[in-house]
Amino acid sequence: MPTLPTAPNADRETRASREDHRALRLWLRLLTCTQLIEREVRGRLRASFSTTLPRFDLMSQLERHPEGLKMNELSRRMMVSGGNVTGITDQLVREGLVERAADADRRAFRVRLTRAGDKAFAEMAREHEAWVVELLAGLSRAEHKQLFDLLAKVKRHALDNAAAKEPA
Amino acid sequence: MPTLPTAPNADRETRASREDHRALRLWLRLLTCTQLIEREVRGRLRASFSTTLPRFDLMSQLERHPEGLKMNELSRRMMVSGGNVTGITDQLVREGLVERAADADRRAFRVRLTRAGDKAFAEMAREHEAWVVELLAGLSRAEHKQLFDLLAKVKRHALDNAAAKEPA
DNA sequence: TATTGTTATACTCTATAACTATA
DNA sequence: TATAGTTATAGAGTATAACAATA
Repeated sequence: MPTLPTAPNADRETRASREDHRALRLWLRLLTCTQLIEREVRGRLRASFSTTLPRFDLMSQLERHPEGLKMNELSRRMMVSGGNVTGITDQLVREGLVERAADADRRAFRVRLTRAGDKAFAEMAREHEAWVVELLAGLSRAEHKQLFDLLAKVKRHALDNAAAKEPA
Repeated sequence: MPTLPTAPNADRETRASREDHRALRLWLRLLTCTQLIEREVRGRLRASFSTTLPRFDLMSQLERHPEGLKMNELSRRMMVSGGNVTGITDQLVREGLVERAADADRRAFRVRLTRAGDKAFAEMAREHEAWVVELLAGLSRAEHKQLFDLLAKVKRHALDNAAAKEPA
């Protein structure tokens, strides 16, 4: 079917289709970039510290909250289900890096880094940052900022979207 | 230790430390954005089509190559190990969406979409694109392009980095 | 009744290494 | 010998749902 007569909305459709593919390509690139970096970081965390990204993430959350976080707060911040947080926390407790401290609400407790955990995390975080700096070194300082700001918009939109889905 | 005398390189270190945190925050934001979108897409693929992202990804690769792809090509493009590709391909073959066609090299074959697979993928791809457009609608057209270009740099740098590690 | 957290279960994806068959 | 692909194994991560204890 070559050269069809141009229907009234053909132009709009063509444009829409192009928009679609642009968004799709953008998404695929975003995914690729993240996977490339994530894979590298995972591998190095395993090789250098025998740990994993979720474990690192959990400890990182605790490091920002020395007073401790409740399980459901961890779950929300890590965007993972409660059962998962229990499992990861159990591991870290067994290794003496994290502890469950009593809370006023006796159903709950506060998960905190132990002193050993704090020390271990500091080491990991230092190296981890160096890796990330290296992996993102393809961008200038100004480009870092641009990317950061653009992703802020993406994030806000995605969060609004998610919020709209649980109207409570 | 308050107000230490300023060592010669304190400034540089401070700057470096700030750079580090900037890169780290950028990485965390990149990860969050991807996870937010990925989670949404995974959920919808499961809910609407009872499929998964890797399965969708594999079919998407085949759709771009109607002549078929060899297993190791799929493995490379999907950035996963060979054993994985075998597993995912097996599933799709069982469901009649994909087929292994003979190749001149009798060790290998070409994996292709079946007619049913092609049809199923077209439907999924259409919806999938609509989701992605919606999820990325927080950005203007110009911002899309900016983000796309910035991510190109990130990707190139990450790939160079990866290539440098396997000197072969 | 609702909430906090745990347990149990199951499934997907993943990598690694050993293996078969062609080249 | 090297390559294409499979198989076997093991482990991480995830979600869901049922459950216990407390609010």
